[in-house]
Amino acid sequence: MYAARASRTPMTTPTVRVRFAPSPTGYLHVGGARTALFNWLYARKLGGAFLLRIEDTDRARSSEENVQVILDGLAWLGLDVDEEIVFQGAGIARHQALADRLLAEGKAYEEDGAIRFRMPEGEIAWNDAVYQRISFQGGDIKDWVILRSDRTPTYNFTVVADDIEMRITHVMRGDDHISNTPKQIAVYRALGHEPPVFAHVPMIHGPDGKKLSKRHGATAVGDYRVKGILPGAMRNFLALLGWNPGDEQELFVDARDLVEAFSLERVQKKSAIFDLTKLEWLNGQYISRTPPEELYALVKTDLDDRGLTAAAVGRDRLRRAVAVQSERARTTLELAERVAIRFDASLIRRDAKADKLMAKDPEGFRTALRAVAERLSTIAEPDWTPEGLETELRGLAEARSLSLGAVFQPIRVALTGQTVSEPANVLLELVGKDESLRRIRSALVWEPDVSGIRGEPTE
RNA sequence: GCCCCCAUCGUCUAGCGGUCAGGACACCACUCUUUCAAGGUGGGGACAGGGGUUCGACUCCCCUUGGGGGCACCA
Repeated sequence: MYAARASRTPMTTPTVRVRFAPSPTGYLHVGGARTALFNWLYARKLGGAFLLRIEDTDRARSSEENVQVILDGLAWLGLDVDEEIVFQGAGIARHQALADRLLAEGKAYEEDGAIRFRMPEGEIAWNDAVYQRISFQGGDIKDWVILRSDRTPTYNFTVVADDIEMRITHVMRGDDHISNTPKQIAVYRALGHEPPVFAHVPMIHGPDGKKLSKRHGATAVGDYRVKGILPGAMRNFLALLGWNPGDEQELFVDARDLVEAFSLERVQKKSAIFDLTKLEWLNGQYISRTPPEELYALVKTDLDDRGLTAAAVGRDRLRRAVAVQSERARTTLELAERVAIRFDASLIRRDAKADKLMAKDPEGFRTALRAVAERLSTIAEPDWTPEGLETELRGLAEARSLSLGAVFQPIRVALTGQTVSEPANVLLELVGKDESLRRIRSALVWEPDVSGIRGEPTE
């Protein structure tokens, strides 16, 4: 199965060497990231090496910054690379020499100044680690250029040359490369090398079933980072796209558990559709499992940008606000927004559910808020605590024979513009007495916007 | 057009000849609760179609249909 190599001690299993080989296009596509993840998981599982090769033969697109984007993306996901990064462009002289050798051996021929590879007749098949046996007829594939007339090598040729050079044992890549594989196998043979194990992993598609691309919206790993997705959640989600552990475990907070569970045998053949909703659910799971201290660190920059520094708001208050949102936010961005609203009334935007609640009974809404304002204004600052507030508000509800919801829900809406929040008494305490009363009074004159909530549910 | 691959709830998937076709997300109820969220319980929801093989097919084979990918002096 494997090429025998002089440097290796006979009779031992060769060390697994895999690689991720992106071209530096300026962003790391989630499909690429998933391929990288599978390679990494496989290498870690087998104690092999995970290598990175930058396919930078397209000079125009290759810049230092573009390479950096890939490195940042991999690092963010926690995929550490084992050896020096290989730049494909550095091997051109070697690629040329190899092409010349095939030319001299009659395995390739010159045409219009380019060197064209002579495809052998007959079946070219391999045992794919994911798809099992795949077979092509060499005769169906036309001879193809390996060295252009300007003597630059082409993709299918350099891949083979470099994978040989890097002693890659397993080539794991998107299944869009399946039809390149017979060409590459033919080159391995022409060069006198045994092909590696191929493992083609299914692609990731957009909601319309087509290859995930920019018109689907966010396709770069960096986009999700900006959206407030945690790297662990992203890694977890990507792992589950086209692979499953065989049992019902879905949450792999510790990457080591993922490594442990991973196997090529359980990689799917069918392409998977990227489901943002599930990613966000997973992310919410990760957020609610993240200690408040870490969470605060994650949203600190965002809060600072809004002027909500520890100095301005109070370190303790800020942290409590973060902690209390952790189980209600699905992204760190959403979490930061929720926190910010509590300290900056100008950020309040009534959502559809809030309008719906108001529209259902506008008078009841106002009456409740008036009563709440009246009652709360009598509370002395020292009693403005979650416990004190709860007692007062329960008392109020009882005195007015209102349900607790009829009292607490309007408070949520008045203070945040939303129907979802921490317990209302905790919210009041966090926002503070003066500010809470101010927000309640301005909510008294709100007119519900019913334009969007006619008939069927909105959203 | 030619070549290759794929096909279970809306989505991610389990299933590897005999299952009430299981789980997760989403959705809907109910429950818990300060009519939030989270949690808990329950519900609706799938084997693309047709032929075979077999005592018996989601599972194996063939065809059809549908979907995807590839056919460059791009990568």
